[in-house]
Amino acid sequence: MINIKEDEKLSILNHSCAHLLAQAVKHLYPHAMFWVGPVIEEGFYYDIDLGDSVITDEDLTRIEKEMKKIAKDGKRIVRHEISKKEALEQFQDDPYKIDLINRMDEKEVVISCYTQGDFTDLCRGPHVESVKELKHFKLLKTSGAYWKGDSKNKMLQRIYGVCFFTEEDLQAHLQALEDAKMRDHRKLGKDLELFMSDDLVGRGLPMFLPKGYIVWEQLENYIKEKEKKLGYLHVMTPCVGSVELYKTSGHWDHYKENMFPAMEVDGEAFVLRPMNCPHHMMIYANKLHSYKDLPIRIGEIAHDFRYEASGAVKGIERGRHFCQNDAHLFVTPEQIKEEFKNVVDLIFDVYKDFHITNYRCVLSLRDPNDKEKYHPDDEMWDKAENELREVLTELGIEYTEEIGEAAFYGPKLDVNVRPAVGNEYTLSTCQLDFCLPAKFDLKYVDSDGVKKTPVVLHRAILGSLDRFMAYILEETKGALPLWLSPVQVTILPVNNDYHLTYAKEIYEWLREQNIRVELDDREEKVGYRMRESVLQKIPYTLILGQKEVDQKVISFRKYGTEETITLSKEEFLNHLEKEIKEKQ
RNA sequence: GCCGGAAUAGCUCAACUGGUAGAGCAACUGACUUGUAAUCAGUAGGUUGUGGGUUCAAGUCCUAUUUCCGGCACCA
Repeated sequence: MINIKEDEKLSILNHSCAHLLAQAVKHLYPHAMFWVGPVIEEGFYYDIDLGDSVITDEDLTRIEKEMKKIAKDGKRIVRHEISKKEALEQFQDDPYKIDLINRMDEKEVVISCYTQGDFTDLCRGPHVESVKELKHFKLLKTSGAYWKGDSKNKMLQRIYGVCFFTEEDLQAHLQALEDAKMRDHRKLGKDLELFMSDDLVGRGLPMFLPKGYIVWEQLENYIKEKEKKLGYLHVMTPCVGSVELYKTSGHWDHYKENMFPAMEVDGEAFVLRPMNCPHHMMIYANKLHSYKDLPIRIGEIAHDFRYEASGAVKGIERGRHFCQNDAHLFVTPEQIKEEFKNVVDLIFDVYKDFHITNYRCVLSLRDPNDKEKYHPDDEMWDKAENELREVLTELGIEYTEEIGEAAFYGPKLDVNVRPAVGNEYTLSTCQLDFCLPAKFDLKYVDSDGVKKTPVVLHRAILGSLDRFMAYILEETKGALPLWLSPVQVTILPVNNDYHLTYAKEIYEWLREQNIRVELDDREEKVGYRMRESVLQKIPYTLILGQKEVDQKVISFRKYGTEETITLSKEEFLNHLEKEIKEKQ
C-alpha cells in the first residue's frame, strides 16, 4: 500500500537532489545555465545548457563525486521570497530563468528562490532542510532534450538521477532497472528464438521465426474468434493503395511524412498503406446499405507500413511494418453509444484473458485552438467528445482527459501500458469519426427514406499484434501461458536404448491431440536437457524412464516449480486442455 | 530526425596507454548410456559492421557511413 505522504517526501528529496546536481554541475562547468529540474516518476532530471561541453559517463561520475562533497559539507537550504522585479534583476544574465520568470504572474504565484551555500536556484519548493539529507543517490544517464520539448528549439543536455532515503532502497531500485532489461522483449525475442532482424532486410523490419509466428498466429486466431462472435465480418485488402485514395481520406495531407514515399507506376502513384480506414470505407461503399444493416463491423488483421522516425524504431514494439487488429464499425448516430460500449467491453474482456491489469485509460480530445490539425466543426467535436465521456462514466471506467491528443478526424479512447524499458504506449484504441464517412460520401437509407451519412468507430483491441506480443512477453518475462507457448511440452527420455520407444509413443499421441510437443532425444544427460527446457521456458517437461515405461504413466515438471508429478497420459492431457481453455 | 554511447566467432564477453585477436557456451567428431538447471576430450570457427585515411605497425587513432542502445521529438 502506497503511503501518499511518503511519496511526497520522496518527491521533495528528489527535487532537492536535482538542485544538488545543478550546484555540482555549476562548480565543474561555471558557464552552465539551467532550465528546469523536475521530479519524475522515477527520480529527477535537470535540463542544462552547457554550451559546447558534452557530458560523458565519466563526467557523470565526476559530477556525482562533487555532489557527495557538497552534501557532506552540509549547507542548509534556505528559502527567500522575492518580487518579480527582484527576480528579473537577480537572474538577468540567465535567459532561461528570465523566460521562466516572465511567464509568472506575481498576483498568482509567490516567486521564491532556494540557496544552498554558493548556489541559488529559482524554485517553487519545497526542499529538505539541508543538503546533508541527500546521501543515497545515483546519476543514471544523460541525454539530449529539446528546450520546452519542441524539436524546433535548441537541444539541452538532460541528466537523470534517483535519490532515496536509504541505501537499500537505492540498491533495490538499481536492481529493478537491471531486472527490467532482462525482460525486455528484444532480449527475450532473441533468447527464445521468436523474431530476428537483419540490416540487409532493413531497419524496423523484424521477421518472425517459427516459434514467434506460432505465438502471433495464436493471437490472430484468438481475436478473430472473439470478433466473429460479436458479429464482425473479416475482410482482406491489399497493402498498397493509390495516392488518390489517401488524398480522399485526408491522410495524405495530414500524415504524408510518416508514409513510405509514393511509387510511380504507369503515371499512377501508389503508397504502402499506413492504415486501413480508406480500404474499409471503400468496402462499405461497395453497396447501398439500409439502416437495418447497421451496425456493420468490418475487421481485418492488416499489414501496415509506416515510415517511423529512425529513433522511434524499437523491436516488435514499434516497427516500420506491423499488423493491426483493425476494424471499422459503421453505425447510425443512435448506435454510437451502444457500439462504443461493446468495444470497451471487448477490450476489458480481452485484458482479462491476458491478465492485463496495469493500464491507464485516456480520453484524447482535440485542441480547439489547433484549427490546422483538427477538422473544423465545433458542434461535431463537442457532441462526439460528450458521448464518449458519457459511456465511460456509465461504465464506471476511470480515465484522464488529454487535450490535443485526438486523431484529426475525431476523439478517442486510448488504453495505455508501460513496457519494461521506455515510454508508455497505446495498446488498444477506439476512435469516433464523423469525418471520413463524409469524405468518402458514405450513405445508408434511413427509415424515413432519406440517405444519411453513417458514423464510424475505428478500433484496435490487440492494437498491433506485434506490439501486443511484445507487451505480453515482457509481462510474463517470456514464460508465456500454455495456450500461447510455441512449445508446450518437451519430452526427455532418460535412456534412448530403453525409453525412446515409449517416449515416441507419447510424443505422437500428444501431437495427435494438437499439443505442441518436442522430443529431446539427444544423447545428453537428463540434467543437461532439463536445463535447456527450463531456459527456453517450456511450460511442461516430461521425464520418461523405466518407472514410466513399466507403469504406463508420465512424469512431468511444470515450469517455475521443482516438484515432479506423475499422472496417466489421459489425466495429463486433461490437465493441459483445462489450462489451455482457461488461458492460465 | 536530434543529443550521446556502442559495434570483436552463432551467443555472452576479453585483448593496459597502437605491437599483428582470446575464453566460455553453442556447432562438429569421438568416448560416456545417463532420473530432474551444464559428462569428458578433440576439431573447426574471425578481412574486428562497412568504406576511406594516419602510422613501420590499427580491434585500438582520425573520417564518412550503416545498424543497435539510452533519452528527446514523433506515434493517424
